Amino acid sequence: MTLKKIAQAFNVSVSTVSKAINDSHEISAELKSKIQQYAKENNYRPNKLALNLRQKKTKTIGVVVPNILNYFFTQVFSGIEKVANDRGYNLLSCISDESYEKEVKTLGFLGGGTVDGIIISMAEETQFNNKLDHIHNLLEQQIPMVMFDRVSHEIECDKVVVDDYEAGFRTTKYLLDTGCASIAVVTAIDQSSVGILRVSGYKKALEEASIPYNDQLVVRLHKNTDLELMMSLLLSHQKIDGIMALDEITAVEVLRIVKSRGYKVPQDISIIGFTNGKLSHYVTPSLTAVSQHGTYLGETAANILIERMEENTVKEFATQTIKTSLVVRDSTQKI
Amino acid sequence: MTLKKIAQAFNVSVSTVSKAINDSHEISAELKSKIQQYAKENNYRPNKLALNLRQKKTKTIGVVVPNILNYFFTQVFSGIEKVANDRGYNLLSCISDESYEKEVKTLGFLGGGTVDGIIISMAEETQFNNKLDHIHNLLEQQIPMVMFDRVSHEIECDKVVVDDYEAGFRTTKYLLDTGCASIAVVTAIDQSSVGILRVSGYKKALEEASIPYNDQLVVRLHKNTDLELMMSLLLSHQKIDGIMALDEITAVEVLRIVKSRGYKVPQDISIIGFTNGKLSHYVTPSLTAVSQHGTYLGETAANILIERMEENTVKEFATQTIKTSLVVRDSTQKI
DNA sequence: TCAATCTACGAAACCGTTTTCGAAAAACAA
DNA sequence: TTGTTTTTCGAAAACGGTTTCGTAGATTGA
Repeated sequence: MTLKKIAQAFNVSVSTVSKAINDSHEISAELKSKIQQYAKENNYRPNKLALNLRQKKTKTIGVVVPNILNYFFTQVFSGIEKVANDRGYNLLSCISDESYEKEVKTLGFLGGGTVDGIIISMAEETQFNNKLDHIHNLLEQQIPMVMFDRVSHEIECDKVVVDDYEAGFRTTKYLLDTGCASIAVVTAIDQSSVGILRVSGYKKALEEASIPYNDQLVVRLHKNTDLELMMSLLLSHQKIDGIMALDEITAVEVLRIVKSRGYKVPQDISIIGFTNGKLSHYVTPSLTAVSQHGTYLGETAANILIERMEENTVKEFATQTIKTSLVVRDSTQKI
Repeated sequence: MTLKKIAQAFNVSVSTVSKAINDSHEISAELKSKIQQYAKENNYRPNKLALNLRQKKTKTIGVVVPNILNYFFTQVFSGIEKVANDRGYNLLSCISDESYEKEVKTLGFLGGGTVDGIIISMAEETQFNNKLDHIHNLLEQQIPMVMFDRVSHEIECDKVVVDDYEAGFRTTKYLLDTGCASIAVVTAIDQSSVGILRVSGYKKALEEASIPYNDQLVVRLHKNTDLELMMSLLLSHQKIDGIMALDEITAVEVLRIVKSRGYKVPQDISIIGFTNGKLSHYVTPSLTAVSQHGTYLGETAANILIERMEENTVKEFATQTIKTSLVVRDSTQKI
């Protein structure tokens, strides 16, 4: 069913049909209702591609996340979806899988009019290698973009970030306040901006407490590294009474390993994880965790992007910081 | 940057530029290289909308899932994404949020040329009310579709389902085999096809074991029902030694409540959940769970859809069933 | 009655691309 | 030289809509 087909059926012009269907006053009531009825009966739907091409917009937002099985990103995605939906936009979602190559491919696809705007969190590989050409290319096409969480200050666009430095600082401080003296960090994201910031906050807190920083206490996990082994080394060589894990899965794994080695949590060792997801809630003991308010972050990012897309005046790029909060549960001692 | 702009710059026609960029032999090597270089320098990207309109395909698959925060659907999504990506397709993803209205809206958007094919799992509300007009409308537009998990036999299309009846049967049987005699079911999805099938399997297993079915043992959760209260009623009025929970969150909640009321798991009560996600793995005691192999299911669905989209011959619609498997952990007694 | 205004429709441009076909110019063959 | 083939490019149609503008005929006003 196209306008042309309908036009032929009534022996009128395409423009007449278009106007009739759009309820234009230029068409007589009689003809209009006949055409409208015919269109409904044959369940005519205007072709979106043609429309988009004509109006030069798609009402679609491209979302690029590194990993959908990570609860934080799922939450962000959910927040974006909510706002986008409310404001009449649709989502074209892509997963970069933490791979630079896939991110390049994805952004290439999103360019060229496919979407009206983009929300992206960089792949860890991209951040580590700091290759940003593909992102710059996109921006040259004048397409509105907002980066979140894993951002780069070399890119000029709107950003929404979590206050990771502050979070790292406060988390460490909280552990100190509960009586911990020797705090380790376990990170699976030491090549991404957020991981680095959190460790910086950790160092700052130690410094303020006049505790010398010991790099041996920072366990860095990469693909295929054996967490069990690393923890074994850590625990047998160092006296540890607090652990900050930089993502939820790692936190839960650390908890499992620590428990299996006979330590009591939190009596012997306190544990705090990042990302306040279902796992932290249901694990035993339940995990004290840093909430990044993923859903709210996603909503914020979507709102900023849509404002940017719909406004005509040029506003300066801004970076909004989402405050984290510590959800205290049973894996840390009472103050 | 459009072909027209480039054409003006070189004072040639649009068609010449198009051919030059596509490396056609019709254009002289000299002019070709000049145009190609110019295009690269100004980082020209062909407009996707125009291309799609012209070729009448978008290389995009629409995915509609009821709920992205559910691990099973996340897994399926991940599987779809993998295959789609490998085979050169992109994903336009929509969340129906278990709402009929939103599903209608979403499908309306996906029709009309936006995507080449659709993968969908129905919202619970849609299944319950059995309103299928919006789906029939879509199919009338000749757009290939595959339904998964929450399907309707009234719709003629390819389907990928989990063997829920069998799973319900075998799960119950397993509990019986481990010595359970009074098995309850807790379901938050009793209005969806999969929930109903699982309960049917449960009944069948009881029947085979000559245990009379007792409807009081089936706890049905809806929005805003207080699980804590329901469990309290169940446990105080009935002697229960086994519980089958039809989704992961419910299983974990049930575990928590049962534990908090002083029962030992699995000594006093065994628990089996559906969906083998991270939660089941990390919870204490770890949960025996039915794996629906979500990722594989997603891959299968994507492959079927792409075959359907790319083939010209008309094949009959088929329903593929994914076998479940029971992942035995610590919330059930040893056989 | 004549001009001005309305009504109701059609022609054509446009969005950005591909592709078919036609044709001028150049190269080649006899 | 003349006919034939290549090479190289442009015109135009097509995809499916929207929208501006033009206009024939009907209606209105004085």
